[in-house]
Amino acid sequence: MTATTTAAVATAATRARQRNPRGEGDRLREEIITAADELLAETEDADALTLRGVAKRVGIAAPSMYRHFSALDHLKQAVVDRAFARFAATRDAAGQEHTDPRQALLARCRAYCQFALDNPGPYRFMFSHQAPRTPVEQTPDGQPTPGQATFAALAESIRQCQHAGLANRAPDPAYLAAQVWPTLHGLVMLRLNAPRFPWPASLDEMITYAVSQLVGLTTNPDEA
Amino acid sequence: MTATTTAAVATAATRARQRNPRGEGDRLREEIITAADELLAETEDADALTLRGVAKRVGIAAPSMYRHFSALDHLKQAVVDRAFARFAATRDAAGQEHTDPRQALLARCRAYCQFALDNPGPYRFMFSHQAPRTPVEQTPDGQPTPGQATFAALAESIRQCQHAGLANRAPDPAYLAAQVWPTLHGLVMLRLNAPRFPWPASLDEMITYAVSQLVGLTTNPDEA
DNA sequence: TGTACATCAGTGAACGCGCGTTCACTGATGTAC
DNA sequence: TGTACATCAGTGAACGCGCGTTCACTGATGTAC
Repeated sequence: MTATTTAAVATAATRARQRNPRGEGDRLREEIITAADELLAETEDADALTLRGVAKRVGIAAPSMYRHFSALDHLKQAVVDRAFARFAATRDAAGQEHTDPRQALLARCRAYCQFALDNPGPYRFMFSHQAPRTPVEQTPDGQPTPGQATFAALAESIRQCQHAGLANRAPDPAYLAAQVWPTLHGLVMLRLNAPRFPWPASLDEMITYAVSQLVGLTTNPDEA
Repeated sequence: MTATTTAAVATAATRARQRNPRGEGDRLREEIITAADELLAETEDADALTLRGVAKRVGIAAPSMYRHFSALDHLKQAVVDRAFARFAATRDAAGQEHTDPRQALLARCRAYCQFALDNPGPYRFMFSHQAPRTPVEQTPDGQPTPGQATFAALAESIRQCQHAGLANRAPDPAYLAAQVWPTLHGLVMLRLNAPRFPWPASLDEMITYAVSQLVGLTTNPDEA
């Protein structure tokens, strides 16, 4: 390969960039978040999310970041927020594919885990202590977070199972959701971080068992 | 304060050190692991485990590390191994305090979570993908790991509940242990990483519920 | 229609910092003769 | 009993690297007169 054209030098990592037209400088902000997201997805390591690393991937000088993010943490928060929106949409879509409340609940849970397996970098970062704020946590100003909505959706999915007489009524839906969520988190984190552990069954099988037991689903809906 | 004695200059972070006697250079190896352990406990951040940082805390020059650890990962592995030994001892001790198999199982599980809450830095690091090898994983050479022994101890604790007719017999103990462990991991990791989430109950209460449901304990042993 | 000017979207060079790693060394101490 | 020597337990200075952050700047473009 001969490098006759200088424009062709740009690689995927450092694209040739054209400055945005006047008044549309905010486009760069979106490009930066996208680049950070990709970096996190590829490296699976939140430590790779550096100001200079992201700038290089976008194809801008490092100081150009400061026009859009006054601190690295603000960029990280934006990355978490965007990833969480994708995550929530995936789960909601999966739940809505089923009319049977049990199937809907299990589909939600499977979608939760599948997202984590498919996006280990973003998932790990979202729920790590390195994230500026985990999406489910209360903000200092008391604003509702996107995570609270999806947590409520999980609780609602459980409530519908109870309402249809397909699950135990004993603990209330919010309590059960607070049990199911950590179980899914644990199952998926250990699959990601200890892949060489001799797991006795497939992840899907273990999700079905755990959720069924925790919520007290009446019969195994896999047979349906 | 007047600095009349130079020896008094040494702080907790950078102690005055006397070189080890001839033939006992290996003592430094233990000091290094201890310092790394303390650093991890205090900062709660595996990124603080740097060669220079540990050397500074021990009170030695950075290159002195190389006599004992040819790479930073070897030090990290030693830290994980030592922390895991403490962790396993804590759980075994907790389980042996009870004769009732249900109480013994629940005590083990509570001890698991309590260790994590008390040692967030080491716990997070042990089960993170940053650890050179998670203690429960198979080694490439097929050697048994300390984690396999404690996993087996959890399975045995469950088996005794089944044997005494206090738990469902259906899934075998190893399968149930592989369900209980990730649930505990998830419960405790989210408590650590999302402390501002509005948890509906105490951790102990949620452990009892989750383990009881997953293993199918016959009655609530908290009443005993 | 022409031109001066303000605004906008970025840049290039430089700063000090901590990092892992290398190299040649120092100085105490046990041991062989 | 004295001394030369080998070994051991470290050290000090230096390397190049990537990091976040700062500063004064450049050059294109819309707008007011």
